[in-house]
Amino acid sequence: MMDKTFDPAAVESRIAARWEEAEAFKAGRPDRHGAAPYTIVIPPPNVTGSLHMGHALNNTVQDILCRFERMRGKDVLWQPGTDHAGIATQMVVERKLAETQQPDRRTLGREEFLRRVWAWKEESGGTIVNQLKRLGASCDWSRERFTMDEGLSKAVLKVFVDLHSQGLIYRDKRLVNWDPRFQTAISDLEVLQVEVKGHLWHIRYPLEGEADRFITVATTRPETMLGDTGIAVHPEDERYKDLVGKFAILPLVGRRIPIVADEYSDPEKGTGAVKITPAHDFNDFEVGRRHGLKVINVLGPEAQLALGANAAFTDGLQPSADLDAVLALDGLDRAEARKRIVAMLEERGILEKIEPHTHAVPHGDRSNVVIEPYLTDQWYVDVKPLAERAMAAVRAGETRFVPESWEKTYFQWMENIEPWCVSRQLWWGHQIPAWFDPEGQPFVALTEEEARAQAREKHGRDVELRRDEDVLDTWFSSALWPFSTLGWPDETPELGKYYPTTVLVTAFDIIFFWVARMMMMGLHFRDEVPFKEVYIHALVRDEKGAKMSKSKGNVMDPLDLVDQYGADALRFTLAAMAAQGRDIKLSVARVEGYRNFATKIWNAARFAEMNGCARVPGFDPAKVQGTLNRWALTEAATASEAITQGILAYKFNEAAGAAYRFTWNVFCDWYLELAKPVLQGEDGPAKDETRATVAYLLDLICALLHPFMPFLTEELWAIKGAEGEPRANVLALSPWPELSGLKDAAAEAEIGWVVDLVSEIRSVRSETNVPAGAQVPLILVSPSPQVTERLPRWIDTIRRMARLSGVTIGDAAPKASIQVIVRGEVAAVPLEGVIDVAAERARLDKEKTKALGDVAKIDAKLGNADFLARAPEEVVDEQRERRDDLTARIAKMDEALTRLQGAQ
RNA sequence: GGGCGCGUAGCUCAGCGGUAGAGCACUGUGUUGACAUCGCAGUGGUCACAGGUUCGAUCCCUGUCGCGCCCACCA
Repeated sequence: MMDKTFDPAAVESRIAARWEEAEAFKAGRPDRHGAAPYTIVIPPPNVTGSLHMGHALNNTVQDILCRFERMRGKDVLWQPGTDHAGIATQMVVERKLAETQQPDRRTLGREEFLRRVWAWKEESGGTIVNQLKRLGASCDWSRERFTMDEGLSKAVLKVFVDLHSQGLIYRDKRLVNWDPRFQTAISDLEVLQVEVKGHLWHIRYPLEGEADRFITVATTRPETMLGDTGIAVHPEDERYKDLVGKFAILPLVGRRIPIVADEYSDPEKGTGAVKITPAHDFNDFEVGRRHGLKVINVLGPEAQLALGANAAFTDGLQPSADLDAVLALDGLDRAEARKRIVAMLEERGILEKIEPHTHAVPHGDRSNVVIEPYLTDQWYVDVKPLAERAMAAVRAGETRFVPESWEKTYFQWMENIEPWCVSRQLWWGHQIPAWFDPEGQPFVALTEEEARAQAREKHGRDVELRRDEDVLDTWFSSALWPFSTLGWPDETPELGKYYPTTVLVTAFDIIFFWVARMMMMGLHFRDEVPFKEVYIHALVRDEKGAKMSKSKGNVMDPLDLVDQYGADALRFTLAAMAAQGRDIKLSVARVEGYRNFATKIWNAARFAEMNGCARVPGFDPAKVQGTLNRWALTEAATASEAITQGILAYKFNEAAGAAYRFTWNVFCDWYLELAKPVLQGEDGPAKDETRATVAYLLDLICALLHPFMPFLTEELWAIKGAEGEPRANVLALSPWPELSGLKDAAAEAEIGWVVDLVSEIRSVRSETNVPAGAQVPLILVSPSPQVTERLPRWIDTIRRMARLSGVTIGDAAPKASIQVIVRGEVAAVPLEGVIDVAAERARLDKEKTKALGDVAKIDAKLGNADFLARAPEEVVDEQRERRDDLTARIAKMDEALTRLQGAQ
């Protein structure tokens, strides 16, 4: 005997164990020999992370696809794994060290620190994987990978060495985005522009040799003026034309700096004269390069003033009191330095004005501190040629974006792609396979021995080599994920079979970080796109539409929802809300609603159990005779097509909606109700067939819903399996329903009439305040032969469902009666004092008014010659038909109203 | 500055060139043996606004207003 409700907490772990035991999710199962492969690589979550709502959606979608295709007989590989997430993980461990009063990273030293990170990974690395399992993710867990696994690390080194030997990786000294908190370079993508309310300081720079003449520059960063090596004005700017070629004297410092003409200067901005600080601004760097300006770095790695031992800064300067005061600021943090310098300028009366100014300031996406453009040596990938190929592949349709509009985003970024800075001054990550000789010349090789050999070749002797301490950007290894997880660089059977992968499922926020880079690397190293389709799903946002994030404190924990409502309810909610092109604002009420849906299914199964609806081996739906059963199968066929098409088109909301409506509104609300008289009546062939059909349809519902609600359906599958012959398989490996040849129009006409009739009577009873318990008679007025023929079959059901004392046939409606019109036929309920005449009159009036309005609209159309001439014939016919129906209804309502005149 | 998207029922959202839908909420009602995490019935919408295209526009186009996001920009 089944429990009254489905208890997810009790069932989920048991079901998960069953799948594991059956090795249901293993790729390359013997029963899939020769089957078409279907591959998805998981977007690897941070190894030390925990599941958030975005993961829940992302993995629900992947799981729906994988379970669906697995049931459709494919050899499915859902490749799981985790990412080492360089900065994020290193940050977490450093914070932990600080919290527990342990020595910091530098005190511990690289080796010991890395030991601690690995320990932390061992300790917490399983968390997110277990959370994914709780969600029901049907990954092939036996193939789990980690981006710093031996195999994946091997792939990373090979890619680096190969790209280097192909000239696509090079070392360059230029400005990078420097994160002063982590003291590492980061890529353009890791920089977020944040609107900040700041100031615009207008500073007078005296002209050389001309007393009392000056040029005013405006800046948002006065502290960087110490590194100024020029001033730029627009060549066409009349105001400054005569100054071009002259020199200004940098206040406080005394450096002689040239005034140059450069298009970069915008006469509209600031004063039209812009100070040039090549070491601390990307644009200035370019301007400086064009005009041969010096590059003077005045900041250290922590964004503190670094002037003391800085020969470039003091070079050529005359000692002065001002200069001494500036040098006394050495070591100050940039914010403090700004205050002090502004104060000094003010004291000297050369600060012309200060304006409030809002502008975008770059921040590190993880550190959230202001990023400094900083001059360092870093490794770069020349991504331009790789991007060309990656764009061509999408243009050629080798990879298709769903929804298609994301292609635009992809192209826009790819077309403007800049060299990718891949080195990070961190410890946690893949250490770069480069060794430097004493001159600082790098030798890139897979092993130190090879690097040593290269050095020997160059120098003619052995030289001391020092390995590059830097590690690679985390996304460098992620970019290889679709093939590195399959064993590359070895030519494994898996690589041959499962690459290119079928579809990548991800959110749009990592199209650049990840999708684009996988495309580039995949094409370059495998000569094939890494995935044939990219399904970009929504972002799960908070109620205000903001991205959920820990720092904002607006997160909903998917595991809380799983605990409370079950994984199936959460999954179904996400699927039902995953319409394309729109973000999801999740509501708990919705999850609750789908938990109720799970209960509903459960109880339908319980009903089946109570009524002996056991599976019949060899049941063939095509051989079913009963009209009601044939109708249910017709509806099932329609629903299963809609579900299949929905999933295939990545329209999960449509698929989920079709499954929901069929299960609840068709199967439960009508089919089971209509079947009750048979199921609870005398034994016989009709009852046997109905029982078998109920059992069959329940199995069907389980199968159709399994991709969305795997736990509930698998549990029911097992329970129903225990009734008849044991099942050969878990539901997860059972075939996806393909129903054909089951649609029966005659059954639809008959059952549709019953459904409409019962609905109408119910509606009318309710509106005219007939007491719910009252049994009233129904008279079918001059029914058609078809209805007369059907009636005996349905009379009991109609009586029961519409609460009628009896159903009879008559020539005319009684004088005072409620009247309904169903599929063109009239049925009447005599008043007999049970109904509220005024209410019935109101009801008829209301309905008639609406009908008249509809007719008027249709008449307007039909009276329009253009409509008749230009609209498609079937549309015109449809309108005429509707008009006929409506006028017939109105006539019948008029009759009914007339009859009511005589009533009490 | 460049780009993308969104304004549909009280709320969260589907939909769409030809009768405007769901879930939740709300109102009335019901416990007759699957289910009150339920049944039955109902209330509720100038589909942001203004033009245009069209026989016909919530849907397509243009503009306006409002909202969100991405990219670029430390004058």
